[in-house]
Amino acid sequence: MATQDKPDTILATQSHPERPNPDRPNDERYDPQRVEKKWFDRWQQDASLYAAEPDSTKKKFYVLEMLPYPSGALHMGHVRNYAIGDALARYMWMNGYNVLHPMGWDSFGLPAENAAISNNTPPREWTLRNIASMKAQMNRLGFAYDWSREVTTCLPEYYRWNQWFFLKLYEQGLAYRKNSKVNWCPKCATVLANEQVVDGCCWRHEDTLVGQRELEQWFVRTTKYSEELLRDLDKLEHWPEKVRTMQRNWIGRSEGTLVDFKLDGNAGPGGSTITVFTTRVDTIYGATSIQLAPEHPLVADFTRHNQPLGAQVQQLIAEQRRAKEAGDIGAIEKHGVNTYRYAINPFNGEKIPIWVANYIVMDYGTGAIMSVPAHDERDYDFAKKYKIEIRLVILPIGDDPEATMVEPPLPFVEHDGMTINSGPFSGISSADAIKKMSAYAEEKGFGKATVTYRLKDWGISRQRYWGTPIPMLYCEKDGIVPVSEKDLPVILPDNVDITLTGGSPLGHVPEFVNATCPKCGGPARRETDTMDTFVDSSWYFYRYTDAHNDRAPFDGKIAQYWFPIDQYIGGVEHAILHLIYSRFWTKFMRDLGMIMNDEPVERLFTQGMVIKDGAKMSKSLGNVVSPDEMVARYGADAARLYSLFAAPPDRDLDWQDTGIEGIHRFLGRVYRFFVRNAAVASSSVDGASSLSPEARAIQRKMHQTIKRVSDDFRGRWHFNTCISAIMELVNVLYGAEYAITQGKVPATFLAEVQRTLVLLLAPFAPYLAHELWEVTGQQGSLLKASWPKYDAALAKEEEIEIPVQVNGKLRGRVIVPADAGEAFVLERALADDKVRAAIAGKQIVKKIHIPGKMVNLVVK
RNA sequence: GCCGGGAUGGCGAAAUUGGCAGACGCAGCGGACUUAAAAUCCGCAGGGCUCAAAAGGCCUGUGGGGGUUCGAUUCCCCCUCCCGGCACCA
Repeated sequence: MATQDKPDTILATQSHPERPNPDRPNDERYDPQRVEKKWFDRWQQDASLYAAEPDSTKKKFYVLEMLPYPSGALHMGHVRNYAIGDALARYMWMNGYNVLHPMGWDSFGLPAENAAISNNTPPREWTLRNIASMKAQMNRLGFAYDWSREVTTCLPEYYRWNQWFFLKLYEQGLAYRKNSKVNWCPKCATVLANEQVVDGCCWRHEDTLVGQRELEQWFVRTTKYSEELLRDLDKLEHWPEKVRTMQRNWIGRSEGTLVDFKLDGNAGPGGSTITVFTTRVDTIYGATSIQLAPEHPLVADFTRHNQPLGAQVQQLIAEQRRAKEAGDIGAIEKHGVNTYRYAINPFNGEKIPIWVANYIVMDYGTGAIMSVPAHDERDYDFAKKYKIEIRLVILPIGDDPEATMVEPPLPFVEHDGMTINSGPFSGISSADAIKKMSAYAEEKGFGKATVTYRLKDWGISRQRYWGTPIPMLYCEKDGIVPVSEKDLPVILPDNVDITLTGGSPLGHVPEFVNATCPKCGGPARRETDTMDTFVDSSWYFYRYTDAHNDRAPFDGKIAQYWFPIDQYIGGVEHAILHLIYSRFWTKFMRDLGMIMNDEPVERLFTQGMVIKDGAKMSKSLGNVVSPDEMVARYGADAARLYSLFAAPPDRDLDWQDTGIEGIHRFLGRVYRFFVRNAAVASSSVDGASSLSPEARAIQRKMHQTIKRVSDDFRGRWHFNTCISAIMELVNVLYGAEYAITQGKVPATFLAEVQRTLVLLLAPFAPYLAHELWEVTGQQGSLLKASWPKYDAALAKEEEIEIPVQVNGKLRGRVIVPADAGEAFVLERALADDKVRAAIAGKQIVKKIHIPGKMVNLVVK
């Protein structure tokens, strides 16, 4: 602990035998409901309180919390998330920034449909009702949102721009149709979302296995930006390393080589070559088989006239799918079937057998590999099982190349070996071989160096009702035709029976489906799928900057003023999907010329979960803490303050009911101090130019507290220690209360301390802070009050305590003037009784003095 | 398997650049006020040993083991466990 944090010696040594003073009543109870109701009413009446407008004379600050899904009620995770954002917004306001702090609703999605089915309530009604009640909860909690910019994604004023963007994507060739698999419940005869598939079965028919169906669906070409999405992660230095790593893994860049193996014998419709992707082309002379994914197109050629082989392949496919659904794809045993067909290794002309194996997946690389058992663990297991040749072509390089070029234990998978048995490429390093062999393949026309990504294009079609209609038409004559921009929005109809079976719910609404082709004027059929809700959240934060624009999603110039988002705050569960789609959308809008920035979010903060009794809050565990109940019992300030105090914001917070009681007590303590000393602070007896020692001690503590709270806001966001620091200041004030009643603390100074305390508390506990601001006779909103200034000279201690160690062990402490020189400190240290005892009879070999920190005497 | 984050009193945690480990709070204990309780206020408090008791003194302590240093919760090496993400990725 730093010396400046020591309780002041003057206050600590002062004893107060007469306390508590019976003259001072202690029943000025803090009633949060009364205080909060008063300010709630005032804030509700002033809609412009938190309104933001671009202002070129002020530095802007865009602080944003991830918008919630309107499930019906806030949970503690929301409260924590918004308490962090709100504290930051208020702090920035007080520091003179032009703050944008909006809120909205991610209000399309499946739960509304589920609720519609179980409660017989239309999704729209259910959703809007939830929004109303959650908005009321947010207001009760006192969050400072600019509601004039509220965005509700399920309303046409918003989703029409989803449709507009979709047309732009289509124009740019970034939206396209392709066959893709969907979950299909045979009993419902309808498509299921992934969330509706439980243990491989339908959520409503627990005994019915969900099947797969091929459907034509819309895709967005996110892969156009694979490289940029990866590269720009390096620019996001204010993002958590964890999130950047997760995105890097998700994008999954991998450098390798494509090599064509010619098929030996007759070619079918699947073609005459097998292209494999490998990161280890240096091992190609060790390839002893080709392995295809069961769904590889060539496999169909091989099985067309070979029923038994076809049946075996079907089994492999079924296995893969089951394993994937169980989420344990690595656990299935490697096996496969020999097709008794052969391919020719273009490097050495060798004929090697083609197998179909269950460990090859179609959606990575090319769905075909060259199998090199000597240098790949999986290939090794497979070759062992089926007695396929294992041929060593890489040797390890040891410290002494001559002596250590011995056969390694197999499989030898290191990347830093040297080639052998590799024709003209023998005797060079793996890295060198990869370069030379890729170049050779390219020169000869049977391969090339390439880069593959794990990131795939984004399938956005949902066969669901409650989402943005995809603005496309199918005309018998003109084929796929986009809806004209002037015909937007394509309105999502109400009163759709979503319990009907077979395909998308909108398909059962003739007045929706039947339309006119804008090209030929003939009849056309509307697309009945809706968009993934991640489309809604990919660009919503741009809409906040210009929320009522009815000619464009937003005005680029206005967005330019506010962007990038200075601080984005949300749960880590959105680290991948939402945050990649948002980054993609920003790059897409930039290339459309709508905005200038490459990245939407400058700083990202992912807060921890709120847990209780060691587990995530959930109804089934019965450990849910309701924000409403906490607000009713202790007030909004206490609920907010506790969620900031109990743990640093990036860590999980273990909710303890007794903890919030402690916060409630603290707020009461602050309140009582103000009420009790209101008369003193407002009296005008003083004008003393120098403060009494007691007042000086308070002043020091006050400035030390300003520094600690400000530093933690700017730097680490450890609000828990901000609040601890404020508590310490309050404790010091309580310790000084006797001195205050004795008139040793000038009234003007006491008033200054009180104002400072209110300002420090304002970002965390706005209700109480506003009440006390008024109690101390101040006017106006605290958002317009200036954050207190730290004065280093006033914070400085006059005397400090220096610990004295002997051989690194604490033996004594000496009190010296803060600016004492080394000679003086050492002299005092050596004069200390305990230190003298510890060094008696020994020889001092070294004296270490760290100014202001400590003394260490090394003795022998 | 790979990547990221953790492990500190009975509990949540603090120690910001290598410098007094446990600030602040909860729970606990003692006291004041009270007929009593609640509320409030003051104080004690890592563990162990010593001492009749208190004061004091001594030893020990940040998941485990090693290292660097006058000095390590902090830096380096090895290991264990917990949480999160990705994964037959070729």
